[in-house]
Amino acid sequence: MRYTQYFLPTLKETPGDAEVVSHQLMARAGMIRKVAAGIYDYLPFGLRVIRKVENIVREEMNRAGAIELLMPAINPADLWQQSGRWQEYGKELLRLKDRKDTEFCVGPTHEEVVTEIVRGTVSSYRQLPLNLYQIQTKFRDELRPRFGLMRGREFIMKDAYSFDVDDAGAEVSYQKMYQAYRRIFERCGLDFRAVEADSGTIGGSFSHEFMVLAETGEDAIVSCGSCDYAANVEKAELRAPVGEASAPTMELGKVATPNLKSIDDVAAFLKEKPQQMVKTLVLQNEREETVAVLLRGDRKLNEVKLCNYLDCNHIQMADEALVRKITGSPTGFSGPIGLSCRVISDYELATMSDFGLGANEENFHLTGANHGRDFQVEAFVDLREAVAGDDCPRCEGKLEIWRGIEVGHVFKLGTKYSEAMNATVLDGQGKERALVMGCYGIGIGRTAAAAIEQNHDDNGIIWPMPLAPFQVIVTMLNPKDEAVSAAGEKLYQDLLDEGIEVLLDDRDERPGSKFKDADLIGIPLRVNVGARGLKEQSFEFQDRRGGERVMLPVEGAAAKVAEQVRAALVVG
RNA sequence: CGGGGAGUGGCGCAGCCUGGUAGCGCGCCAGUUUUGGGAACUGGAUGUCGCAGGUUCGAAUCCUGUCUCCCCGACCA
Repeated sequence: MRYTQYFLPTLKETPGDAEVVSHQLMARAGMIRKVAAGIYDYLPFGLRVIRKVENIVREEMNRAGAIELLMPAINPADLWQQSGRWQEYGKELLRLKDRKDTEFCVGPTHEEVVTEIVRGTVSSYRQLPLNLYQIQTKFRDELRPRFGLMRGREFIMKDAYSFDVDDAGAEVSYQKMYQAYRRIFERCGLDFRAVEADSGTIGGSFSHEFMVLAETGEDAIVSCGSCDYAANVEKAELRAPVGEASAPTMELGKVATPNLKSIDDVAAFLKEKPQQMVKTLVLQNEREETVAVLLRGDRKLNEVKLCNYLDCNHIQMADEALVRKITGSPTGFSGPIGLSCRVISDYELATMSDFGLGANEENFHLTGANHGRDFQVEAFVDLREAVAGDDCPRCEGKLEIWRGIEVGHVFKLGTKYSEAMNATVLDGQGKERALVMGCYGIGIGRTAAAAIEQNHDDNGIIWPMPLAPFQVIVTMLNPKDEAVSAAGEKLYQDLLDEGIEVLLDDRDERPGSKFKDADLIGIPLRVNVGARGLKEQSFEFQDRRGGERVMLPVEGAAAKVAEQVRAALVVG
C-alpha cells in the first residue's frame, strides 16, 4: 500500500475524551473515530488490525473443530421470550419495533438464536458434538461505555456455542475451546492468564476468563505465587482460618460514639485497629430477603460469594429506611445483636474475640463483643474479597493481585437454554435428552485494544507482528530524489513479491514527520531509504521495539526483511 | 442510577465572572526558502459559539429548558 493512496488520518494531539492509552493511540493512529458514546468507526488502518485478530480466531476455532456461520444481529422478541431473557436482561438489551409493531432486539449474545437453529435441525446424538461460531457485531446498551473499544456498546465479538448429548461430551468440548483460546492469545502475542471465574447467573459448573495483564484493566484477578491457581477476585476462594477464637476476656460494654459512623473513625476513637472491629452490613436481594453480614472491619464484602451462598442473582446495600427498620437505628451503628433478619458471618470472625460492634443505637457502639456469648450467627462462610498476601486455597503459597482486561470467556451452560427452548436429541438408548451446551466469547476489538495497552511506548504503538496492520514500512526520505525513489519502489515491489504486507511512505513530507508517524502507527519493522545510505549501497533497518538502526545492503534486502517477518510470525 | 465537568472552524483550547458582534496553537490552501526525528516566512480559507426559548438597544457571555459527550462513584454501616 502506498501512503499517498491510503486513508490514514493521524493526529498530533490526543483527543480530549480519550482516557486510556489504547484509546488515545487508536484515535491518534487513525484507527477509530467516535460516532456516539460507545460507538465507533473502524477506519481502514484499524480494520486491518481487527481482521488480523479475527483471522487468528477463525483459524484456531476451525482447527478446534468449530464451524463458522452467521446469525442475524436483529433477533425477534419471541425467541428471547422463550428463554425468559426478554424479561431478565434489563436495559442493556436494545429493543426496537418494526413497522408492524413487532418487537425485536439487537443481539447482545446469541444463545437463543443458535439454540433455535439446533433445535430445528439436530435430532440425534449421532449428529453431535457440534460447535457453531460466528464473528459479528453485537450491541449491549452499557450503563457506562468507556475507554474506546475496551468497553463499547457496539462491538465485534466471536461467539461460539457447543452442543453435546451429555456432560462428559460437554467437558470435552469445553476443554477444546479452552485450549483454542490459549493458542489464540499466544498467537496474538499477549501476556495473559486463564483464570477461574464465577459462572454467574447462568449457573454453569465451570468458567474461565482469559485476562490480558494490564494496569488499566477493569478486573482484578488473583494468582498464587507458588502454584498455578488463578481466579477473578469475584471467584477467588479463601481458606477457612485454622484455630478457634480465644476465650472472651472482656465484658460487653457500651460506649458513646457521637457521629462516628465509619469503622475507621470509630476504631480511631476507641484507640483500636479496624481489624479489631466487626462491621455489620445490611443487604437485600431480588427476592427482598434481608440479611446482615459480618466482616472484619478492614475487609470488603464479595457480593458474588454472598449471592452464591444465598442462591440469588443480585444483592445490594439496604437503604436508610430498611436499615432503620432492621436495626432500629440509622446507618453507621449497625450490629448483629437483636436483629430481626438472618445474620451471616465471614469465616474470619470465627477466630476473633473481644471485638467492637455497632450497638444498633444512634451514636453508640459496643466493645468487648464475642460471638456465641453475645450473639449467634447462622453460619461462618467465605464472604470477603481476597487481598494480596492471603493464603492460596490450593497450596501453601500466597496470593498476588493483578489488574486484567477480560478478552475471552469460556463457560459451560448446561441445559438452561436447551430446556427452556425444548432443544432435545435422542441418545443411544432412544431416550430424549436436553442438549448440554457451552458458550465461548472473544472480544475482537478489546483484544486489539489490550494488545496496545501491553505494547506501546511514549512514541506510539508497537504492534506484535501477528496483529500488525502492515508488517513493514518503507520510508522514502526524499521521494523527489530519483535514486531514492527508484530504490524505494524496487524494495516495495520486492517485499510485495515476498508476500509481505508493506506500507510505502511515498509522501512528500519532511523525514521527521515520517518517522513520527511510523512510530505512532507502530509498524514492527522499518526500512529507511535515503540518499545517505544509498551512497554505500545500503538501506537502514530498524525494529520498532527499540532496536538499533543497522545498515542493510540493498542487494538481498527484501529477502532478509521478509525472513525476519516470517520468524516473528512463528507461534512461540 | 447518584455526583461532578464539558459542548466555541477538522483537532486541542482561550474568551464567559464584569454582555458591545469571536481569538490562539495544530491542521488545511497558495507561494518562497527548506529537507535525516513533527521546518521557517508571507498570504489565505474555514464558526448560525450544541439546540430551543427568555432578559436586553445589544447575548458565546446572564436566565430557563432540552439534547449530547466525558469523568468519578455505585463497599457505606
